[in-house]
Formats: sequence, C-alpha cells, structure tokens
Amino acid sequence: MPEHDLFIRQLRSLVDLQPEDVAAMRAMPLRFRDVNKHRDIFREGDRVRESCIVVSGMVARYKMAGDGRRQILSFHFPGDMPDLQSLNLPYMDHSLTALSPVRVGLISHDDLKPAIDRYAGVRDAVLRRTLVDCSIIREWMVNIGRRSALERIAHLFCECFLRLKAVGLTDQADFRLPLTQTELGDATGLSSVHVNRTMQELRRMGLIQSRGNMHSILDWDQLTQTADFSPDYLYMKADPRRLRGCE
Amino acid sequence: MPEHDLFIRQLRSLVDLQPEDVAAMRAMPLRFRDVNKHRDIFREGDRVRESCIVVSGMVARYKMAGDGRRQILSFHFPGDMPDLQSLNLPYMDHSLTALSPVRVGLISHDDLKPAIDRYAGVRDAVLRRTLVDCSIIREWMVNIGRRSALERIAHLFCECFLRLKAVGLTDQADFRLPLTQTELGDATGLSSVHVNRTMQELRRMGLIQSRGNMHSILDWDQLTQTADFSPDYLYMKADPRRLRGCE
DNA sequence: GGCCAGCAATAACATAGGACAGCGCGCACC
DNA sequence: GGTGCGCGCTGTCCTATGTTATTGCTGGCC
Repeated sequence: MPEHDLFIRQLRSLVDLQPEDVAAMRAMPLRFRDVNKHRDIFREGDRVRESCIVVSGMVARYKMAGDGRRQILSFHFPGDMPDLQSLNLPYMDHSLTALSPVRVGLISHDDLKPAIDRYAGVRDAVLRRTLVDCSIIREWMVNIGRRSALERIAHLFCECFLRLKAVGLTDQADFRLPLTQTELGDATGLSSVHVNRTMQELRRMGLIQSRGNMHSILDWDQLTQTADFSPDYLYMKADPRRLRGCE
Repeated sequence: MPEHDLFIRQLRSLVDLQPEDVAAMRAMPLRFRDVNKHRDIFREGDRVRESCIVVSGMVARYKMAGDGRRQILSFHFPGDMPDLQSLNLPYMDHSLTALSPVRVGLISHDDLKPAIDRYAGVRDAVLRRTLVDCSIIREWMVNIGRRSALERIAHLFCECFLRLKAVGLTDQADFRLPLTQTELGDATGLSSVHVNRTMQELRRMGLIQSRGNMHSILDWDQLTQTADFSPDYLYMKADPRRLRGCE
C-alpha cells in the first residue's frame, strides 16, 4: 500500500521506527476520499472521529477572523497528518481545506488509538509529529510578527522546499506549490498585492524563479540568509549537510 | 504541598482527574528555583531534563529573529507548565524567560515519565495541556497576522483575564499583568510606542482601566467584541456562563 | 538626599504595506 | 469559438504602524 509509505517515510524523517511499528501502521485501514479544490475537509467546531493522511495534493489549516479575514496556520503535503490533535481535543479549533485537488486517507480514531497504545514507536512518532507541527507554527508566528514581507515569503519558500524534499517531492531545486498569491498572503499575514510585489523582488534578486506553480531556488544560501532561515525548528533528523538545501 | 495544587487546579480546568492521578502528581518531587526578572530559565537549543511548573510570577516563551527582534510566543501564569513538549523533543526551539521575579518548581523527566506511563489521567492531562498551548499559539497567529493593533491588545487582555481567572488570580474584574509595553509589543507584533497609543485608545473607549500593573476590565462584552474574541480555543471545560467574564 | 535606570507618555516624521480599481491572459466550459 | 472568470500583474493613493527622539515620573540604591 504505497499510500501508507509516504506517511511512514515522513515519520521516519523525524524518528526511528521498528519493523513492528511500521507493520502496525501499514495494518491500519485507510478510507480514501477525494476532495475538490477549495472544499473544506473539516471545519472549526467539528467533532471528528477520524484523522487524515494527505495522499496527494496540498492542504491548509486556517482560522477566520472577524469580517472575512483568513489566517492560514499551516501547509500540509503528501505524507502529512494535519489533524493528529483531534485525537485528544474534543472539537476542532480550526478548519482544514484543500488548496488543490486532494486525496486523503482517513484512519478511524478507533483504529489509531489501539496502535498508539500498543506500539511505543507509533506513539512516539505520532506525538513527535504533532509537536513538530506546533514548532512550525511557532516559527510562523515569528515570521508574521517580526519579519518583513521579503523575509516572510523567502522563509516560507525555504521551509516548503525542505519539507517537500523530505518526502521526495522536489526535483533538484524545483518544486511545485499550488498556491495563489492570495493564499500565500493568508499564510504570511500580507495582502495578495504585496505578495506579488515581494515575489517580483525575490525574482529580481535572483533568488527564485517561477513558472506557474513550479518554483526553482536559484541561490539557496542567499535565500536562507535573506529569509533569516534556520531549519532547526523542523527537527529533521537528517544529517545537517543534506539540509543545506539543493545539493 | 500547595505548589502542586495550583498546577492540579489548572489541569482540572481542562480535564477530569481521578484521585489516583492527583495523588501521583502530588507525589512527584519538585525542586524549587527562584529566577530574577529578565533571566532566562532555559534557552533555544538547550537539552533540558526537567519540566517546570510556574509557582509564582509570570513567564514567557520567545524566539529571536535576526538583528534582535523578539517574538513572544506565549505567556504563562502560576499553575502553567510551559515546557511540556521538552519531554518529547530533543532540544528546545525557543527560550523561556522570567517576566517578573519568578518561582518555578522543576520536575525531573525521570519522575514525570513513569507517572505519565502509569496513570492515564496524568497522561491525558499533560497531553491535553500541551495541545491547548498549541491552540493558544494558533489563535495568537490569527491575532498577529490578521487583526489590527486595537483588536490585538484587546484580545490579549481577554485571554489573560480568563486564564488568570481559571487559577483564581483575578479579583472581580481586576487582574495583575507585570508586563511592560515593550513586552506587550513583543507578544503582539507591535512596537512599544504603538502599544502605548493603543492602550490609551482602549482606556478612552472605556473598556479597560490601568494603574501600573493592575488592570480592570470595565466592559467585558464590548471588550470581547472589539477584540473579535471567542474563548473556544482555550478549551476550558467550565460552563459557558462562567466564561462570560467578570460576573 | 541625590542619582540612576526603567518605563510611560508624547511629538514629529518616515515608510511598509494595505485598499481599490483596472488590465489582460489563459483556461475551463458551453 | 465565444464567454466568463480566476489570477497574476500594475498604478495610485492612503494609512496604520514603525522610528527616533525627548520628557518626566517613580522607585531602588548608595
């Protein structure tokens, strides 16, 4: 079942897993669901009884502020499990939406909980994954609260690149990000117009290149430097040299 | 040991605890440490082997961005346990600092882990507390990313009031917040000058009143409304009427 | 009792980024 | 093969918020 594999690969980039942990995870039945772009997978306030794995496509968690302003809280790529916390909180405090056509695999909490109770590796992996998601959100808070527009966008690109790379979804320095500039703005606390201006600046600086949804990083070192980016908060256990980025 | 009690009261505002859970928590030995204002309790990158409970005073988690800009990630009051995640992540991705003279109780991970393994109630409570901290951070992200200065400050006051109330540290509509305007700015992504302007605006609107560190909420309904505040994200299990605020 | 440090308050000025309006291209759909 | 629409892009104008002083109060400390 290759649908489990991406998920397992994901977790393996964070923790070491024993064969029995992997077997237990493979044994969890997945119910697949295809979700159209711009459709919510669940909404703030929902009491969900399944957790989902992103199989393909891109997903975002978000909250609405008054009068229609949206804040995207996190992005999720294939292999991610965006709502692990629903296992332990009674209702959702945010929504989950499809940024592109998305396929998710749903695991019933009734299947997930026993695996977590029985297998220490599964428990650790799932908890660790949840905590790393929180760490990423903390870094986003710094991004939004204390960095300029240029730094924010550059930082987001650095992060997305490394996370996509961890699940093998980059091709050298190229990666696909199916996001509109409005969505980039919702993630970084900027307006779409200013995202546009900022992206142009990054291109003019020779740091990135874009054709539609495909982006290439032209100068990783310069990009991380202008982004004030350091990958520690991602807690990837890969050796630091690989984190250098493109090579 | 009254030092444990505030902590237990805290957790009880989130989950129901059995007598044996409470007993297990009371049995955990605390090592006390007094920390001066502006001193860090631990720093980004540290590998800590103890978790701390705030006994008295006020504490903040923060990260530094380039060239000295600081982002405060969360505030913690007596009864809070600000670094539960250190149990499951190899190093700290942020620092913890004393905003006032602070007394903390340190619990060795070697004592905490067995209690978590043995007592389901302790496990749930600790996990839930960690997840709620993450939920609060998500709400702060919305605050910083999508709300005006007036809304941000008002929102922060609403939250602090409810959280202090949950541990009995409010007196009617009054509460103490030992924060400078610079620190309020670091928490809300604003400059200290603008925090000053904004606080004056809130006073002029008749929503709050301040003498030094003591603040009173003069009109809870209006305050929550201008703040775009709704307490769901705090996951307090108290009945909704009590969450109305001051009464 | 004087001195210094930290902090709230104010003022004058600067600017990053938002709001709004419009254009044109590519693409899905009929 | 139109047609509508989402989206990237541009220009203009605007304002919320930042920056950099300066002042004066208060409280701790020698």
